[in-house]
Amino acid sequence: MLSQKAKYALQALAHLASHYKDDSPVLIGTIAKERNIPIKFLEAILLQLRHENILISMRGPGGGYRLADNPKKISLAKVIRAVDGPIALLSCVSLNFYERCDNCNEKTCGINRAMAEARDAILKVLEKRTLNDIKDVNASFV
Amino acid sequence: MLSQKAKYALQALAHLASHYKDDSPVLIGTIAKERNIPIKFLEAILLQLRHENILISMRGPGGGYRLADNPKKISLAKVIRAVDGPIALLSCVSLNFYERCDNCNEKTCGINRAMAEARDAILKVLEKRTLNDIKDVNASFV
DNA sequence: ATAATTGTCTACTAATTTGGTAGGATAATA
DNA sequence: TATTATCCTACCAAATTAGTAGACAATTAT
Repeated sequence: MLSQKAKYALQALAHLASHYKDDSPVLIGTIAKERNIPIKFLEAILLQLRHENILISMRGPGGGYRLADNPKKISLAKVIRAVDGPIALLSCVSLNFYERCDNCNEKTCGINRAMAEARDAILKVLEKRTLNDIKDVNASFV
Repeated sequence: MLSQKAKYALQALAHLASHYKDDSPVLIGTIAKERNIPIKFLEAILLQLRHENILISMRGPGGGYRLADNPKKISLAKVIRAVDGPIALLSCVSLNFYERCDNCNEKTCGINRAMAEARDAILKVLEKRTLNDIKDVNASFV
């Protein structure tokens, strides 16, 4: 399941995606207010998204956040990874957070095969779906 | 990611699946020793799997645990659900642990659609793959 | 009967993660 | 230089996860 943090991140990004055409950045406070997200928590989340190059920030008066790219180019997989980490069910099949098992021949391991297949299946969806697909979402999903 | 508990559960079940033909049940202690799982923790896990009708137990001398069904009939999805709960990324698309969002029209919600698609994709794999596919696994995967 | 064996169950505890807060530092603008 | 914002470090509380302890109940063998 997605963490609360990931849900907030997706909501904030949905908001920014729906304002992508506007030329002025959006304040943390504005997003927090409109989406009912604790402001200091959102602050930390947006900062993290900036470090992952999903967002661009500007400080001082007239500052705020904007998407680093076209909403159509930012996949849900990228967002989820940036906030929650691995999408795979086991580290030994994770593309971005790989860890090797002890005493395991991955070529012949049945768990490895099944979980790699599961990872491919879910990634095929989450890499195709982008912020553009969720930009009209208003609900605070569970 | 799967919890440690789910990994232990899969290891224990892999062990039982590989001994499915034997007519005598397997002791908790035997599984714990062979798979290097803390015995009291494994005890709780196997009990949970019994409550979910994945295992059958017998007490007293000569007792132990055995699979409730043919390994080919027990899907990884069933095991993971029994131990870790929902497989879906959001409650609002969970088949077995569904929860409705406030102020959301699921028919038109972009997040709902994307996450339902992701759930279908991963379930297609995890419901097809069974204990029979992992019965030869020995490694303590990560 | 009763002793030995083996799972059942309740109740803890420790460690980690999650969700969230406080407040000053730093940068940009006016 | 005052104001507006994000940046960053350091916390804190609650929940979850991982694991332990020990009495209890059922079954079998003697």
